[in-house]
Amino acid sequence: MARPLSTEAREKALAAAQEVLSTDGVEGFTVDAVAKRSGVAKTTIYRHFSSGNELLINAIDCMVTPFPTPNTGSLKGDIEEFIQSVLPFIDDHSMQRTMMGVIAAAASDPELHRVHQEMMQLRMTPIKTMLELARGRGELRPDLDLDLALDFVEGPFFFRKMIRNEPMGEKEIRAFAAMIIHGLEGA
Amino acid sequence: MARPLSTEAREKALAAAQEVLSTDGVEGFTVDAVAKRSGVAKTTIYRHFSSGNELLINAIDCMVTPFPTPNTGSLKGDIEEFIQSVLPFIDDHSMQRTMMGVIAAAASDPELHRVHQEMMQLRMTPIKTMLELARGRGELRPDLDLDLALDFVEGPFFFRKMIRNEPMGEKEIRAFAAMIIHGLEGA
DNA sequence: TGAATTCACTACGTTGTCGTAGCGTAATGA
DNA sequence: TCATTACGCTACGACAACGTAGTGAATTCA
Repeated sequence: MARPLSTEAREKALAAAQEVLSTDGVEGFTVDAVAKRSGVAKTTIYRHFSSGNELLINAIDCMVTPFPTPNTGSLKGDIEEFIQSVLPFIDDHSMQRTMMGVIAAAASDPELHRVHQEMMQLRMTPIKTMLELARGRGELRPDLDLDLALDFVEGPFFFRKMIRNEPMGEKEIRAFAAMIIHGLEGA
Repeated sequence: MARPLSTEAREKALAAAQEVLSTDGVEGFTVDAVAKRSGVAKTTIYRHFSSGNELLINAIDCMVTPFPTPNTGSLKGDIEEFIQSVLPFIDDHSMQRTMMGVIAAAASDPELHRVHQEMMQLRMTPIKTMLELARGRGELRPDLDLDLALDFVEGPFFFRKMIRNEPMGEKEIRAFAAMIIHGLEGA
C-alpha cells in the first residue's frame, strides 16, 4: 500500500453531503451534486463509499447527535428544558426537511430504516431517563407505562412543529409542559 | 367534438395511481407504472392529466376522506371513538408510507404542499369541533387554547404510530384518552 | 529514488423517467 | 353515413443519475 485513502477527501465529501441534504433534501441528493459541492471527484467518492446510498447513510449518521438528559430537579423544569434544547434544532427548516425525508424514505429502504431506528433511540433515551428520574422522586405513579409516556411527551411537540408547521413560543412551551405534567400525573 | 374523453380511462388511471402509491410509495410513483397497472396507455394518461405530477395530486386528492366528528356526549368517549375510527386507517402500512411520503415531498413541491394543507385541515376540523363541543358542555376551561389542544390530542397518537411504529391496542387507547383528558383539564 | 496508489478531471455506457409523435383502430356526434 | 376525435400501441428524443474507464499529476511508503 503506497498511499492510504485521504481522510480529508472523505470528510469533505461527508460535509458536502450534509449540505446537499440540507438544501436539496433526500430526494435531491445525488453523488454528482456532492462531488460538485465538495470539490472531491465523483470517482474518489466511490473509492470511499461503495454507493451513493452508503454515502447518504454515512452523512445522516454523522448528523445525528444525542441530546443531553435534562436535570433541573423537577419534571416540569425538565420538560421545559427539553423542549427548549430541541427547539432550535427542530426549528431549522432544512433540518425538518431532512428528517422527514429520512423518515419517509426509511419506509422503503431497509438500511435507512436502521438509521431511522438509531436516530429514534438516541432521541428517546434521554426522555426515558428523565421520566425514570421523575418516577424515582415520586413525581409519577410507579405503575406508569413509560413507553406511552414517551409518546405523550414528544408527540404534541413533534406534531405541531414537524407536521403542522405551527409556530411555538415561550407561552406554548409552558402550556405544553403543563398539559403533559397533568396528563402524566393523572394517568 | 366527436368523442369526449372517456371517464372510464380517467378513473382507471386514478385507481391505478392510488394502487401504485400504496405499493411503491411516492418515490416509486411513475406514469409508466400507472399505465402498466391500469391498462390505460401512457399517452392517454397524458391526455387526461397535463403531467405526472398532476396525476399524483389528483390521486392523492381522491384518497383523502374526512373523518366524522365523534359525538358520544363526553369528551373521554369522543377521544376514544376518534382514535378507534382513525386506527384502522392509520394502521395500514401502505397508507402510512403514502402519507409520510406526501408530507416529506410537500416540503419541496408547492403543489403537494397545498394538498398536504388540505389533508391536515380536513383531519383537524372534526377534532376542533369535538373540543368546542366539550368546552360548550363545560368539560374544558373556556380560555383553553384549542390550537394547542389539537396537537395534544393528535400528537401522541400520530407519533406512536407513524414515527415510532409501535403497536397500539385497547389498553393503550384508553390510557392515551385518560392522559389527554387530564392534560386538557389541568391546563 | 522509485514503484505504487490516490487524486481530479473528462468522458462514457447504462438505466429509467419524462413527455411527445405517428400509426391504425374504435367510438361518438352531426 | 361520415367526419372527427379518443384510444392503444410502439417508438423516439431529451434529460438526469448511476457507476466506471482512462489519463496525467501528486503523494506516500519502501
